[in-house]
Amino acid sequence: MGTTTRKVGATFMPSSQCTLETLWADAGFSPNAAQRQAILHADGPLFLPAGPGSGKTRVLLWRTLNLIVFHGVAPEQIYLSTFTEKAARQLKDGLRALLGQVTAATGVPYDTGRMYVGTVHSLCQRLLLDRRFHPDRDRGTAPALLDDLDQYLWLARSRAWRELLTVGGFGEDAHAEINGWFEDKPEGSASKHVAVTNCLSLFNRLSEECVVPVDAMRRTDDPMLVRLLRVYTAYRERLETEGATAQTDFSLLQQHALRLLEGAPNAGGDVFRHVVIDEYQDTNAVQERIFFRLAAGTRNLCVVGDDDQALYRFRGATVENFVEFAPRCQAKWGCTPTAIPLVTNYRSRRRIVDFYGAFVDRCDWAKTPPASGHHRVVDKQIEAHSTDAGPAVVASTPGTAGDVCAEVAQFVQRLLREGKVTDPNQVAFLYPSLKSPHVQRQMAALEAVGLRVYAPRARSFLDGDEVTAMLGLFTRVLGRPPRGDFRGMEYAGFHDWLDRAEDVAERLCDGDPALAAFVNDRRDDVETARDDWRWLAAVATERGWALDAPYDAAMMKRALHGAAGLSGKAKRTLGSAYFDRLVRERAAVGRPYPLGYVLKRATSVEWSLLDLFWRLCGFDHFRAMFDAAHRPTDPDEGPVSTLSLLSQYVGRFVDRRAPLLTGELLQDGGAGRLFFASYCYALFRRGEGEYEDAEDPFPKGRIPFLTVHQAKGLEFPVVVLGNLRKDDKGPTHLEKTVRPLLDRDGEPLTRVAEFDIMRMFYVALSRAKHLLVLAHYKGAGQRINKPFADLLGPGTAVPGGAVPRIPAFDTRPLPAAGPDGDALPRSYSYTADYLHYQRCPRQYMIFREYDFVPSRSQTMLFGTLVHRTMDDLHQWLIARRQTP
DNA sequence: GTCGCTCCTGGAACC
DNA sequence: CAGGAGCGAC
Repeated sequence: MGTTTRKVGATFMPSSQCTLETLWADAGFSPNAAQRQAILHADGPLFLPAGPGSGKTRVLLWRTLNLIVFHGVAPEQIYLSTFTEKAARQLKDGLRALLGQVTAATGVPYDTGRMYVGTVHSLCQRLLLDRRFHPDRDRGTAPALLDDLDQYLWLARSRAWRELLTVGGFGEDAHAEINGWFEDKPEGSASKHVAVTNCLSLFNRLSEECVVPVDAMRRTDDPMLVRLLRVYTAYRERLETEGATAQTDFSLLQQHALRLLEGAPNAGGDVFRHVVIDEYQDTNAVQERIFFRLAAGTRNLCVVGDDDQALYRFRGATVENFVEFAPRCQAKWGCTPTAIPLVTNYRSRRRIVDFYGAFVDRCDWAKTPPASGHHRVVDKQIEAHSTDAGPAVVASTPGTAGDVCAEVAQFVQRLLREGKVTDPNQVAFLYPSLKSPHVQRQMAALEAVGLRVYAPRARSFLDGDEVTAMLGLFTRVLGRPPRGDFRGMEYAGFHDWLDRAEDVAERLCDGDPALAAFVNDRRDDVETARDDWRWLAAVATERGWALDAPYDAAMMKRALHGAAGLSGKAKRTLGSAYFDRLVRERAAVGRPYPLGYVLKRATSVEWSLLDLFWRLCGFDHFRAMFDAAHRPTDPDEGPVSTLSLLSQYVGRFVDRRAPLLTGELLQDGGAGRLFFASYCYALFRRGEGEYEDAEDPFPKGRIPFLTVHQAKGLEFPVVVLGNLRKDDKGPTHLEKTVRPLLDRDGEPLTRVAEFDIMRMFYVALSRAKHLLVLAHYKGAGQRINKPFADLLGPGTAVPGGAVPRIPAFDTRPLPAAGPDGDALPRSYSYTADYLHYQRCPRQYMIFREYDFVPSRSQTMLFGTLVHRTMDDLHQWLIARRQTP
């Protein structure tokens, strides 16, 4: 028995019995030798090349736990960065759960809330605010962060854009000139949208590469590039200085953090005792500098990654950061990192591992002489943990597009029928790009055999039925912007979409009188607010009161209150005792409300667009979607997932652009213009469909279609690689442009595209757990990449024998996929989850399961409205369930 | 071997 | 909208 005991709850537990070994046993984890070594390694740089399915997340989890619990490292002394929010959340939840167990056993509490676990970007934001890096431990200030849509809108604003172009010496034909340069043509597209997009891709790349514009100008003799560098400089200055607070974009955010670290004397010291970076193959130049800086004091820099899965060159990632990690440590610190390859694949059946191993060997990774070595970490031979050597890779019969799609669709249907997968969402279709025509054809083929698909990115997000219906109803309330006749094709296409949305909404209202009445009422609200503003503004004008002058209740209230035509609602707001008190309080502290604010307040509609969204969800058309998601047999979560995505878009608009629908904003259809002509049009042009950070992005009842990039870090029981072709077009224009501006050499430009294609397919192939299906197109105009042709062709040595074709494939030995996917259990926080659940189980379910954005303004300002809606829905679903 | 027909590609994401 | 490659027909 142990010598010390602590009281924990009602039990007594000897703390000496809490060791890594006992914790592993409790968690059902038995690490292999390499994993154990990586977990236990404490000090000095550590290099962990980790193949697919190697359990690296577990290793990171346990390594961190080991440092905290057994090496006395405080949670806030650990910097742990991952690639996505989802991965970060997994790590955080996992750590919280495990440390909770330790606390239960030993009574020692751990505060994981202060740990630096997150994406590089989120951690950069935290660094900027961290008192430890500021003199006198002040709280720093971080510039406001523009997300990529904001960044686009910011740059595309007419005046700003024109002024920036002037800096580069561009005139009337600026767009054609700029686009021509990007597209390597004498005359490019005249579209402003294209020009803005092109410039942003250049600017962001320059930022990621830490390019200093004046240095770059010296290195190039391309006059266009010099001019664009000037625009870039002006862009950065303007971001920092325009407006009340400094702003920044994703790429520049990292430079802010780096600058802070390089200026803070203690940053390279002991603020962080351990710096751990996951997905290191996808880090870029700024990030590398940040990480080496953070770890400079202790040299406890641990990098984990897989060079074969490097996917993000286009955004400045350099896989050499990882492959050349040892020489860089040598150069910077004069020491060599400990290297521990994690090569056992616990994910995939043996023949899948063999197949992608053979695939990656179809490329010559040796450096061009006289250089020696490889563009790849070569001493990691991936081994399958699975001993199941049954056939696990299957290809379609080589054939025309139609034949292949039909064969694959029937095969998927067969897998479902035979119970090899329990839900369609266990079969993922992966493509290099979802814009390929193969995608539409394959979706049609699946639908033809009665299967449903989920692919929000395949076409413009706005085209989805659920989205069209919802936003169509929005047009009825807000009014739609008029179809202008001066813009190009895309603008016309957008208005065609608006037409469709209006039609759909009209039909819905015709079929549902309650909905029609509700929509009309909201429209009345809008009109009332608009008119109220007009009456009040007229009073102000008449009396000569400026809108930015302080509100003087004694002088102004009576006149405003008496404005002709003013609605009762506005009168009540102006006259309320509560409002009077607010006004007095603000005046008392010397910050009186301006008159304009008071008018806005008095004329605001009582709901936000998000509230509108939620209320509309309560009507039959949308309720049916919630119902479909929860019916016991053949559930379909597709529409609900799309609605959830839409709630996030609407939420973002409300947050950033229109928290309140004020009477002022509603003048002349202004709100409709802002929401549709500005926000939705930007989504439309950009073909947006991001924000898929949902906890479970793959709705039940649907077959997911993903890009390989989206599939990074995920695994599926069955993976269909829907296209074995990706053309090598050589390095992109941007690649060729940026390369001479950099200090490093990097992979040879002639081979960059080839390497990237190999890596992209490698990621795709290694996502499969039980079965990998390859769509083999053949025929006029059809092609598959050489490495695939080699492996699928006759007489080629894939270990285990030739790849079978679908008609000859025996599914009997194929293991059945279990009902759930993710291994790491999620832990729930008491406040966010339990209390929420107690308040309303139904609401909780929707917010938590589908990541809907709750309506904050509503819950804050107007109490129970949303809750009531959700409650109605809940009651209705219960009633529905009871009547079969 | 080579002509003409056919069909595909022309990315992606960090909050 | 253009360039490229596989394929079948010759």
